[in-house]
Amino acid sequence: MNPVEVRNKPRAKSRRRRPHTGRARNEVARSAILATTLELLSTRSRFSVEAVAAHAGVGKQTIYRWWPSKGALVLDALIDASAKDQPAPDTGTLRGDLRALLVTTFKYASDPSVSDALRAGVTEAQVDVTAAEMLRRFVDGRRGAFRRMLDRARSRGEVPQTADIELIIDQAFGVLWYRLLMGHRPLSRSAAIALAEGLVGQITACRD
Amino acid sequence: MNPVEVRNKPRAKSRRRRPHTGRARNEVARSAILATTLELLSTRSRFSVEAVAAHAGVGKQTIYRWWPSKGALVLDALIDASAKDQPAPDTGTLRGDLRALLVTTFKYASDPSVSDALRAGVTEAQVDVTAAEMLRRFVDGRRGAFRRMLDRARSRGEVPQTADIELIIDQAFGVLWYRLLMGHRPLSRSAAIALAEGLVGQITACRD
Amino acid sequence: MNPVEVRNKPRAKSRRRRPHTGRARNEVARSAILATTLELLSTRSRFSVEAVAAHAGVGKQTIYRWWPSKGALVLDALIDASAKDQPAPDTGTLRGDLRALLVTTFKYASDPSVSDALRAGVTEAQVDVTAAEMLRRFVDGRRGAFRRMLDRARSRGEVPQTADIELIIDQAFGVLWYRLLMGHRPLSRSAAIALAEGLVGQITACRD
Amino acid sequence: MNPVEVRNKPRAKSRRRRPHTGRARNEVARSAILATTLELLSTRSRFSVEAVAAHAGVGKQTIYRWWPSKGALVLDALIDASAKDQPAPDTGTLRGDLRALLVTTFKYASDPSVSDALRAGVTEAQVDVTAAEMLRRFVDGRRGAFRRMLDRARSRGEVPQTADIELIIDQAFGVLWYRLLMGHRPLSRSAAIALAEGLVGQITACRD
DNA sequence: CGATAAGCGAGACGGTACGTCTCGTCTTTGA
DNA sequence: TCAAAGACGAGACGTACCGTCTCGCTTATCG
Repeated sequence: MNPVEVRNKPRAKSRRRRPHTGRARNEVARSAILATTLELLSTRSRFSVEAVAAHAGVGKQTIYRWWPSKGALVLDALIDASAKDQPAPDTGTLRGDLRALLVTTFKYASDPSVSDALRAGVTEAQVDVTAAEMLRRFVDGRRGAFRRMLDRARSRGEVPQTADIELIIDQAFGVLWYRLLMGHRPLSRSAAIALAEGLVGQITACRD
Repeated sequence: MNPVEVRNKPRAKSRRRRPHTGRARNEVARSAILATTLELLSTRSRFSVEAVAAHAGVGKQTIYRWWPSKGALVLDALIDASAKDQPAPDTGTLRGDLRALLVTTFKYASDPSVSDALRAGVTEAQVDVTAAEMLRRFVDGRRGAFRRMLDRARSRGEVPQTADIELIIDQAFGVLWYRLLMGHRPLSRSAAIALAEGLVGQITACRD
Repeated sequence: MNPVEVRNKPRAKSRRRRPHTGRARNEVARSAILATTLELLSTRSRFSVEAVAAHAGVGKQTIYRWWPSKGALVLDALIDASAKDQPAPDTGTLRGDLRALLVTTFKYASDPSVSDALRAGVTEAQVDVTAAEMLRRFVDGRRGAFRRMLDRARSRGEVPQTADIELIIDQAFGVLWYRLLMGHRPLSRSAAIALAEGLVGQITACRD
Repeated sequence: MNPVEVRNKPRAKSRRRRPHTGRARNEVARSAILATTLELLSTRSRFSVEAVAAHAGVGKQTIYRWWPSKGALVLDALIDASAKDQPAPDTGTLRGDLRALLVTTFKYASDPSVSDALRAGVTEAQVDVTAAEMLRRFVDGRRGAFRRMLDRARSRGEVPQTADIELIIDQAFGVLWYRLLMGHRPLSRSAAIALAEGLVGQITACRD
C-alpha cells in the first residue's frame, strides 16, 4: 500500500484484545476516490470534496473517514499517482545520471494530469497543515532520490567536496516548480537537458 | 500610480468629450484596502474579502468595483508592495551584480509580510485567471531586471554567447519560490551568496 | 405536519425499497426557524433571512434547503401560526354564525404578531411567485371555512338563491385586509359585529 | 401641481433675503421620473431607484432631492397617475351614484399599470413610514369622494341615520384591494355592479 | 448463529465566504 | 447653483463548500 497515507482516525484508543471488528475498508471506494480526485483536478473546474464524493459514487463521510481534509486528499492522490513512477537508470556518469533523472522528472511532471495535481498540491499545502506535511514528505522523497544519485557520483570522484549538493537539488526542482506554477515556459525535454548540462558545469566548476 | 493595476470596469466605450464625471475614486480607500490585504495575509488566519472590507472600513462593493476577484486583489497588493523595492546596485562585475541582486531579492522575499503575500499570490493564480495574468506580469518584471543585469555583464564580455540566460534566471527564481513554498530551507543571505557563486561558476563553465 | 408546506427538493425519482436515505430533517431547527420568523416579523425591524438564521442558531442553507425564498418562509410561518387557530362555533343561526366567525377572525388578525405576519405575507406575495401561490392557498382555506358556514345557513333556508356568496366573502375579508394594510381603523370587536349585521342585512335584502 | 407631494429636502436653512437662487426645478425631469416609475412598476422586473434614474436619464440624487425614499416615489407616482382620473357623475339616486362610482373605480384600478402601482404602493407602505403616510392620504382622498356621494344621498333621504357609512366604504374599497392583492378574482364591471347592488340592499335594510 | 462493531451511501446540519444587488449619501465636473 | 454621473459604506441576497453528524443498511469477526 501507500506508506505515506494518513491513517489517523482509527486506533483512537488502543485496545489489545480485539484488533479489528466490523466491516473492512472498501478498497474499491479508496481507489475510486483517488482516481476521481486526479480526474477532477485535471478538469480545470473548481475542485471540491463534494464533487469527488458525487463523482466517485461515495459518501462524503467515507472520504473524511480516511483523509483529514481536502488538502490531505489532494496530496495523497498526488503521492499515489507518483508511486507508479519508475526510477531513473544508473548510467555510470554524473552527466548521464543527471540528464536521465531530469528528463524523466520533467516528462513526468509535464503530464497534464500530474501537473494539475502538483499545482493543486502545493496550493493546498499553503493553507492546510496536514497537506503541508505530506507535501514536505513527498518533496523530501524526491530530493532523496536526487541526493542518492549525486552521492553515487561523488563516490566515483565526480563531485568535489566543496559542491553544495542541497543547493544543486534546489535549483533542479526549483526550475521544475517555478515553470509549473508560473507557466512562462514548458517543462520540455530540451530544458531538462540544458539544465543538466548547466548543473554539471556548476558542479565541476567547484573544482577550482 | 500603479501601472499594473487592473482597471477594466470603467471606460468601455471611449468618448472624447467628457473624460470623467461623478465622484472621483477615493485614494484613501484604495490604499487602506491594499494595506489591509497585506496585513491580513500576514496574520495566518483565513484571508477573505469580507475581512478586508470590514478591517479597512470599506464596503465590499468598493473592493469589487476596482478588483475583479479576490486573487486580483492579492496580486495587486503584492505588486503595490514590491513597487517600493529599490533596485540592486551596479557593481561592475558579474559576480558582484549577481550576488547583490540575489541577496537583495532573498532579503526582500524573506520578509514575513512579503513572503506571505508571495505565497498567497501564487496560490490564487492557480485558481483565478486574472490573478494568473497579473502574477505573470509581476514575474516578468522581476525577470526583466535580472536579464538586464546579465546583458550588462555580457556586454562586458563576462557572459559567453553559449550561456542560456533564461535558464539561469529560472534557476535563480526557482530556488526562491521553491524554498518559499516548501519551506524546507530558509531564504538566507548565505544561500543567496552560495547560489550566486554557483551560477557564476555555471556561466563561466560555458566558456569551454 | 403542515400540508401547505413547500417540499420540492427531495424525492426526484420514486424508488420503493429505500424511502429515505441520509440524516433526517431536524424538526427542532424547523420550528425554531418558523418561530424566529414570526418573532422577527413582529419587531418592526427589517426582516431578513440572515437575521432568522442567526437568531434561530441555524445555517442559512438550512433555511434555503426547505424554503425556496424569503417569501415562502414568511408565508409558511403565517400558515403554521394560523394552523393552531380554532374554528368558530356552529350557533344555529346565520346571524350568530356570521357574528362568531367575524369576531373570531378579527380578534385573531388583530393580534400584533399575527397582523405583522399577515402584512409581511401579502407584501412578499407581490414580489415572489411561490409566496403568491402559498398566500392564495392560505386565503382559499379561510374562504372555504366562510363558505361552508354560509352553505350551512343556506341549507337552513336563511340564504336566498340570489345571494352572491363569493361577494359576501370578499366583503368580509376585504374589510379585514383593507384595515390591516391601511391602518385607518382597528379590527375591533364592534367593527366585526357591525359588519356581521350589515352582511346579514345585505343577504336577507336579496329576498326581495 | 400635486399637493400631496413631499417637499422636505429643500428649505433646510431658511434664508430670508434670497427667496430663490440657482436653476429652477426641472419639471421635465420630474415628470420623466414619475412616468418611468409607473413604467418600471408595470414591467414585473425588480423595481429599483437606480433603474428609474438610468431609464429616465436622470441622476439618482435628483430623485432623492425631491423624494425622501423609494416608497415615497412609488406613492407619488401613484398619486400623480390617479390625479388625471375624472370624478363619477351625479345621477340623482343612491343606486345610480354607487354603481357609477364603483364601476369607474374598478375600471380605473384594473388598468394594468395602475394596478401594479397600487400593489407596489401598498407594499412599500408596509416598510416605509413616509410611504405609509402618503398612502393614507391617498386612501383618505378616495374615501372622501365616496363619503360625499353618500352624504348627498343621505340629504335626499336615501340613507337612514343608522347606516354605518364608514363601514360601507370599507366594504367597497376592501373588495377592491382584496381582489387586487390576492388576485383570486378580477375587478370586473359585473363585480362592481353586484357590489353596488349589495351595498344598496345593506343600506336600505337598515331602515327596519 | 447471533451479537457486536465498523464501514458505507446519502444527505442534513452550523458555518464561512463568495460575488452581486440595491439602498440612501457624498463628491466631482460641466452647463 | 443645478444636475448627470458615479463612487461610497452598509448590508442582504442566494449559492457553494467546508467538515461534522446522523440515518438505515451491509458486512466482517468473535463468542
